Amino acid sequence: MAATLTCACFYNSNVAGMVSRKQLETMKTSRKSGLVKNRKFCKSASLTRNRSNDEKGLVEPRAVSPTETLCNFVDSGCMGDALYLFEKMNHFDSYLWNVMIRGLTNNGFFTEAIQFYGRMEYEGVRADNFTYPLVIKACTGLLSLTEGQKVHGKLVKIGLDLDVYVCNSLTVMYAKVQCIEFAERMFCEMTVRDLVSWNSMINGFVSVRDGWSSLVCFWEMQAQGMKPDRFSMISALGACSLERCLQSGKEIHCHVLRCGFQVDIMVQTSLMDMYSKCNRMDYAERLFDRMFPKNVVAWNAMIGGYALNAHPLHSFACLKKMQDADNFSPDVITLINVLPSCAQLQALLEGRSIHGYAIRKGLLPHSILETSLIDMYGECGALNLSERVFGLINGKNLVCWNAMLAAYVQNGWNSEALCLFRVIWYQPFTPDAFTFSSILPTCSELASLREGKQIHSFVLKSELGINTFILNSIICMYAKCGELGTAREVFDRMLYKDVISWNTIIMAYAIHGFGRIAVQLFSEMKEKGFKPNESTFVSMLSSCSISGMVNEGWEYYNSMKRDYNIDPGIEHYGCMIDLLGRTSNLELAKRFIEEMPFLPTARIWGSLLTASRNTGNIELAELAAKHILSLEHDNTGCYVLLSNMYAEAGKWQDVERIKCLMIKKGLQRTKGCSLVEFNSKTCRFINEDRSHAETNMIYDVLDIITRKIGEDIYLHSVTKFRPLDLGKRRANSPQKHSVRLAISFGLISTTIGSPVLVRKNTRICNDCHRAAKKVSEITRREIIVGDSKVFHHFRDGHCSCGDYW
DNA sequence: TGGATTGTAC
Repeated sequence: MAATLTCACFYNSNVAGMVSRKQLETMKTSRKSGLVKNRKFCKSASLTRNRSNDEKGLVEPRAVSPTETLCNFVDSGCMGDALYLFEKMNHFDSYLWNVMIRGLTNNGFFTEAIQFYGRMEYEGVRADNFTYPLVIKACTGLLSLTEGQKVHGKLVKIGLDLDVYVCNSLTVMYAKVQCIEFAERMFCEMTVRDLVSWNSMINGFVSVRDGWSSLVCFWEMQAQGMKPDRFSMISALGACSLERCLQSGKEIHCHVLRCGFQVDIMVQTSLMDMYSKCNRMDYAERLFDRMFPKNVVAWNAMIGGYALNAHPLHSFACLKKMQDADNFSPDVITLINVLPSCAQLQALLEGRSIHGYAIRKGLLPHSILETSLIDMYGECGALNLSERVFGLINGKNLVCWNAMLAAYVQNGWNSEALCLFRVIWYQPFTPDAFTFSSILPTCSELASLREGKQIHSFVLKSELGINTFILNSIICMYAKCGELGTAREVFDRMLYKDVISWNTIIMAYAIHGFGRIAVQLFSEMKEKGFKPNESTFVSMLSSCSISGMVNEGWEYYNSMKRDYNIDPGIEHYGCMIDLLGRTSNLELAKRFIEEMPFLPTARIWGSLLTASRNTGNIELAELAAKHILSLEHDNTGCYVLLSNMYAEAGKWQDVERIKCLMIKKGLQRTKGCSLVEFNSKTCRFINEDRSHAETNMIYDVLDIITRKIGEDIYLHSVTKFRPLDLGKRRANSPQKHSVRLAISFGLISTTIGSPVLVRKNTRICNDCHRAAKKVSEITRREIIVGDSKVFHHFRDGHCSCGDYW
């Protein structure tokens, strides 16, 4: 038969638009290896079945027509056999061609289906109203707008573009290739709309992730007297899931019950999915428990739901139960759904086991699974594994690139992220909102305002120029790069602000120490009808803490529950401890920690440590440090801060002890560096740096500044420090700290009178903070230093942080 | 003669 098949195909290889021998072989191999989507199990065809009965002499052999046999082959997915038979038959009737195109399309051979249609036309068989919906379905499967439009053009020419089946197929095709405007036009211009037309449009909006339009369409359909069916319900529930709209979801659930669709397993799984996306796992569980029998989709929905709702252990338990109780093997979707749980638990071992399972079961390559693996490895800090998976992906799509980019950014691999972003830039697809939102924080981390501005200008020129999600990231980027004014400008010009926009701009003013403006913005936000959320109060409490507005801070803290029914979370407690630290009421701060309804985190103890340092309370600092190190044994910052406190108190033995501990644990102080932008380039300085081209001039300026302020530093320090000890013990002189070199360079490289902006990767030290205040006074220049925590605006000898940071 | 379009989990 193989020989005949080859001959048949070879014979046809001279015909334009036919299925070639090679393609046919691919079909057979694909079927074998399970590569083809929607593959049906290849049951024994009726020819064989009849022969067998005949041989046994049990049943009178029934004559089966070739047409019937062809249909049987197609229905069983045996496309090779179907094609062989087709070539043997007289195929002047469009019916047989339609059967073949249907078979090819339904078995995932979209290109071949379109080619078959081409051959049909070439051989002079007229494609009819049954052919076109199938051909359009093949174009949809290929996600090919070009092929789809070619067919559409032909339909207009032959006048079949009014057929309701054809129009429905075109609506679906346009929506699936993300051309929703074309889909809408198709739908609106239809003279007759049936239930499938409405369903296609409802689901079309879901395809482009526009849940609200889908729901509007769903209600409109009913207003026009069309009764929704299970397809309508499933799509509308998908829309609720997209918009996380529990209210509409519940309404549709009522509809489902009224219409008796609750027994439909697909409707049930759609309901479960909707409830889990709306964060109501309790409802999803109730439906799931009542479902019998359960299928893999239902199990997957639950596993994914638990992961989405941050219940990773439940997700694992559900996976185990699915295998034990129902004897289902995990499929690709199961793995995709459970991987975020591994990430949440930082369970690298489990993540790797899942990866191994996917390889063993032949589930890879699969672009979505590979993307999920990149995410998981990235969140577990195993970037080398993320890179390995990424490197092996064939035909990387934008989502894969975004996942790798996010993995770099999450792990602080900022330079790598920026390099990858530049590669994405030259790919044949356009970066999307996720790409920009991932890369923008990197610009602020690297103090690369130039890069950030370039991205901003690209966004403005593109259709993303009004995208709230990206503009929020841009506001944050400008604020963290020190350009608070530009951040405000972007905020003011935004067409669609959301609560995150307000939280971001309030936080921007907070980190720059402009608490009063943050308060004004908070009132404005409420006046404009935005409801403050948990994050708003993190911004407000941070703002009060940084700007030293203690009473206001208490007022906001108390109003959270009283006026907005928001329970303070651990973040809010952290801000309050910072605030209490300002009042030097350390006992109260300590009691606050003891009485809060959460287990204190290292961040909480860190706030107490900072407060202890500012009041010189070594005993309390030691207690806080002990707690921090029990939670994060490698917290370098904690060691450094404690060591500095010992040094300031002249406890040199303790300084040595901390130093030894750090060596023993293999920890190193973060190397401090300061950055200044000059001529769109970032100049980097380390302590005692002499690498800059203008180094002589920088040191000349530094000498003048040091002479002018030098005595003041030690006059101030004399009671606290012991200059003799300092001279002996401090290896690097604070006078040559990176931040001062950067300030000196900033002073000579910028226009007289303009502010000098310096970014620093670690907290500014007390000496440099005092020096910067003096420099701002004697040079009459504003000096802005953004350190790892806040922005210090030094003006006329004062700092915006009120000397507490 | 017959046949076609819409659907759950990523």
